Amino acid sequence: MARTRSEERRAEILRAALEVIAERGYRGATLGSVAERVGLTQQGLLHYFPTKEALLVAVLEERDRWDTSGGRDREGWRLDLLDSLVEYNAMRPGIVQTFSALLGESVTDGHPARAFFTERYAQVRANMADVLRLEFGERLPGGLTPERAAPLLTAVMDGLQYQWLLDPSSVDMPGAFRDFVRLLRGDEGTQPPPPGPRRD
Amino acid sequence: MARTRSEERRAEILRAALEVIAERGYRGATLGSVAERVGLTQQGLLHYFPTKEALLVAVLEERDRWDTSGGRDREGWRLDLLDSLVEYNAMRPGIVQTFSALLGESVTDGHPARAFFTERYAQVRANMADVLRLEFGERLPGGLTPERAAPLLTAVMDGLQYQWLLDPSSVDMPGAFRDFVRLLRGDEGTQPPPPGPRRD
DNA sequence: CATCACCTACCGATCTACAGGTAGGTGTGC
DNA sequence: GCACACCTACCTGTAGATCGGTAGGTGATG
Repeated sequence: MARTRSEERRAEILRAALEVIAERGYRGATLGSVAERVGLTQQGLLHYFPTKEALLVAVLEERDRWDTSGGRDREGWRLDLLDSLVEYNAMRPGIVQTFSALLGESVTDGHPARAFFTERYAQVRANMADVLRLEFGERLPGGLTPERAAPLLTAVMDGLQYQWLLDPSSVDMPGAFRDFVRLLRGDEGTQPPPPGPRRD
Repeated sequence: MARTRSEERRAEILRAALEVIAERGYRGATLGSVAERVGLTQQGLLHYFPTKEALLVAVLEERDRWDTSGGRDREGWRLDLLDSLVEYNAMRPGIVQTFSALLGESVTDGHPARAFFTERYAQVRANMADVLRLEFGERLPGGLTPERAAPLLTAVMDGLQYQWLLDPSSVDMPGAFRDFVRLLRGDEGTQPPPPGPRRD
């Protein structure tokens, strides 16, 4: 039972860390403020995670575990799952904000999350290429291949997140994402796009 | 002459600040390290910019001045200018890194650059819509309007920058950007895309 | 032309505030 | 009685900012 309690604590701490990082980034986050949020002292926190960096790594690993298991069954995503992922994200600004802040920081020198993101993006691009191939085959509009389109798909998701975080009221993230998918689909049509699920 | 010297100093400081922010972000940057780079003490630096935040604001304002004058003549950009902007950026990782780092930080609470970016993106989207309308008229592939496509264009530029900064060798930023433009153009063709300028 | 008032461009010392991390406990449950 | 889950006390480093100078220049005035 104590062990369970301990694991609970760790989970609480990770959740709190996620929040604090969302609010202030990794560099701006302090162990003290994370600890406070779960009713510990800073040193009590260090009992669970020996350094600040270890805490960050744990947060990243959890994220990895999450979206390796969550939507990505066995053999990758499908496009409509991506779609619902974006909608899911749109309801969880906290998580989006955490990872957008971390991504931004990670491009600076010697940032502890840099390797994580570098590897992650290589993998995400590969996944995206698979998704696209599954959905559209080898040839996409503009003469693109799945491999050429994958970085674009990835970029759109990230870029939209920043715009949305900065000003949620002026960017309809899921809608915009569907717009992009429509481009990929190559609907040449001029018909007004079908109303997506809950577009308001 | 003394006045000129002073303005030179300020310019030097801004350049140094840009570098340091690229390397460590705003929160990670210290006045001391900026000062050192121009042969001043931290206190000497504060003579020119009274607070750290004032220094950041000056950096942002300079950027604003730069890209309000640089490529955006009279009545906005054209698409091929955007294209060369992306190529220009690809040769200046420092600047890209500075603003990518700042964008990431800016989504955190109370960040001093937040208002700047929020306003800036609204403006950028409007500009992009103009560019698209000028180039493609009212109807784009997928039934999109210029206003609907503008956030996507913006998102692609930013998103690609992050991928490129994390791993320049595996992302051809200008090439990928041209790929996206090809999507917008709606080339339904399967012909291999024309070799863009210096794609290797 | 000399002097006095004032400004600019800094630097040294120092203050305050945290931040991350260590060492060595104490209490509680098994 | 010992392992685990914490805490108190403390150290060290660093960051931004203030204070009070100093050295050099400029400009007006007697």
